[in-house]
Amino acid sequence: MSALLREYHREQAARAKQIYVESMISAQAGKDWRNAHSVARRQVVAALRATDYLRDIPAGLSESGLHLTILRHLMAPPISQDQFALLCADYPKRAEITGRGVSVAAATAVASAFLAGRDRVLTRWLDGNGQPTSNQIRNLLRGVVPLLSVQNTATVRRGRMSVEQEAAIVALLTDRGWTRQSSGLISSLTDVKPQHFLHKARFATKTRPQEVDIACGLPGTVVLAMECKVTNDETNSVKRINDVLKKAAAWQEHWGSFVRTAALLQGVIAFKDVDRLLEGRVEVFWSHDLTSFDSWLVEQGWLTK
DNA sequence: GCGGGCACCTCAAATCTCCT
DNA sequence: AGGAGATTTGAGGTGCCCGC
Repeated sequence: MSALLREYHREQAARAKQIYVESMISAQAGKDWRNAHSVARRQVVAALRATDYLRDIPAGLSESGLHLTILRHLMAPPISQDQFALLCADYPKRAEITGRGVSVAAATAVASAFLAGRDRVLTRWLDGNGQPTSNQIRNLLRGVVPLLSVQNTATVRRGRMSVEQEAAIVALLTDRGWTRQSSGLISSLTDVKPQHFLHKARFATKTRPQEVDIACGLPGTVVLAMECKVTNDETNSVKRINDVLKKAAAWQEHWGSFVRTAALLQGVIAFKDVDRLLEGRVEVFWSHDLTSFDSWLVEQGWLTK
């Protein structure tokens, strides 16, 4: 491993971190957070309306499974989908995801689990038979809206970052005249045609196939297996890099030198982890400098012949 | 005794599989 | 065919163990 290359990647790791840090306080970040609040607020209001202020939960749930999210966050303490399933065996997780209406039986089961574990301060009016006061509604909104917002912004951000990272690579390859193949199982290297690529395919190893983010057909039936990784703190970059090294080893063992492995990195990554990739003979590229990936492809013999 | 590295935990979404 | 549950994947969070 050349010292020069190491230093190049040390600089790129610093640059990637700088880009992330700047994004943390961007106008977009602030807007996402505010937007999450107004979405969450509407969601809570809709759930209160549909359930007659939680006094007829089955009625609300039969209308839409989306209200389940609000019920979970009104537990004391709030709990995840999988945790709620422990309390209520009939909890219809799928209905919460899709928004479909819930069957009467499931809705009744959810209602009794909710009533047993609800936050008694935020839902005090349920102790009697009346409707909530406007103060009680305001308190409930103040308590529960931020919880939903935190959860939602984190989820949206995770998904968005990895989707954008992979989309950028797909766009670059397409621009350069590569053809996208339909994704499935790669059980032979000839499955990946020269100057073709697959997005999210399963790639065989000696044991069970491992998912590869991008597989590119290089000259000489060589396949480039690229993993796309976003990580935003140094603690976890350890794990993401371990994931890559594990797959790289599995493919290496099965295909030998006919598989080259690469990692496309973005965000906050400890340099020591980048170094481990280099030591493991994994090609390292950066989302903020895709031109170096472009040049690398040319070096491998494309576009020149 | 303490700090970095790592194993293990949690969440949510996507995909797979099996059943009706 | 389509739906429900199971499994896989990818991300962040936490705590503790071992070496210095």
